[in-house]
Amino acid sequence: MFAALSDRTRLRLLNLMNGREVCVCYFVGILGQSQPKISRHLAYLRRAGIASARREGKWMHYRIRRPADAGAAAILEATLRSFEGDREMQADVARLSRACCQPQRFVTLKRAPAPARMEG
Amino acid sequence: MFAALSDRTRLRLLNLMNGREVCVCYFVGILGQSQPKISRHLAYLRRAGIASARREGKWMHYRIRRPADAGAAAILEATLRSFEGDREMQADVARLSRACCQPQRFVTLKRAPAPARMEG
DNA sequence: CCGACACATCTGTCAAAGCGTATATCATGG
DNA sequence: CCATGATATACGCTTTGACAGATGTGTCGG
Repeated sequence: MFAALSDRTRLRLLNLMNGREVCVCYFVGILGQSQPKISRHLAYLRRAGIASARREGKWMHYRIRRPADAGAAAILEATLRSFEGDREMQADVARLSRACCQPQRFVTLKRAPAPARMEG
Repeated sequence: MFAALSDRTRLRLLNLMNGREVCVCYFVGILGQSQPKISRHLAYLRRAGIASARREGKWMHYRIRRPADAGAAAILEATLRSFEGDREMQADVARLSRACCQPQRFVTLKRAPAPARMEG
């Protein structure tokens, strides 16, 4: 679990997924990194049990998956809370919010699905 | 920081240091691992800013050092709390408590200093 | 001073993980 | 079906970190 959290790119992905379900194409556009790199890190998070994926047509939506172990869940939540004091993390979320309303400015995709809010 | 926490041996060391200041010789005796290995992991924790060392004669005492960043401190505390549900971690602490009263049973050293309680 | 002891660091080896590039899979529209 | 778009995986390379074993550093007692 700590190994999964010990990479900046994966932390940024988790930050974007915090409270939302996000399409892979947004990750690529917002982090400005290659698609295989994003995909590999998402697969890492999935293998670690921290994220889960849902297919919707040709799009994959990722969300955070609370660990079964209570201790691990507490650590993950403390980690997510720590992002509140991180400028880059806040900027990422801001870009996601803007992309949600004006996707063409950030995403080259034709019609990417918008991120959806989730409960806790 | 997460890299520092992503190793079982280092987590066990942090667990033993939780609320105490501990001499290196106890780490070696209780974890049953080689002295260079213990020393390397302690140096790693020190470089990561999670632990600090104090020399007392020929003995080195290690303790947990709260990170300056509030978010990092919260993650570390959640991590330490998660050890309460871990059998091996509890067994380590139990061995430390016993070694504290009967050092000769676990430590080959002549007269190792006892671990000292610390405030928060 | 000089061993002996406690601890730290260096050496080489190996496995794990990061990256970019290329390619495979999967779903959709025509 | 077939081309295309969206995502996943494979490959080769490089870096990092874990380990064992050997050696260096610092302190104490005689």
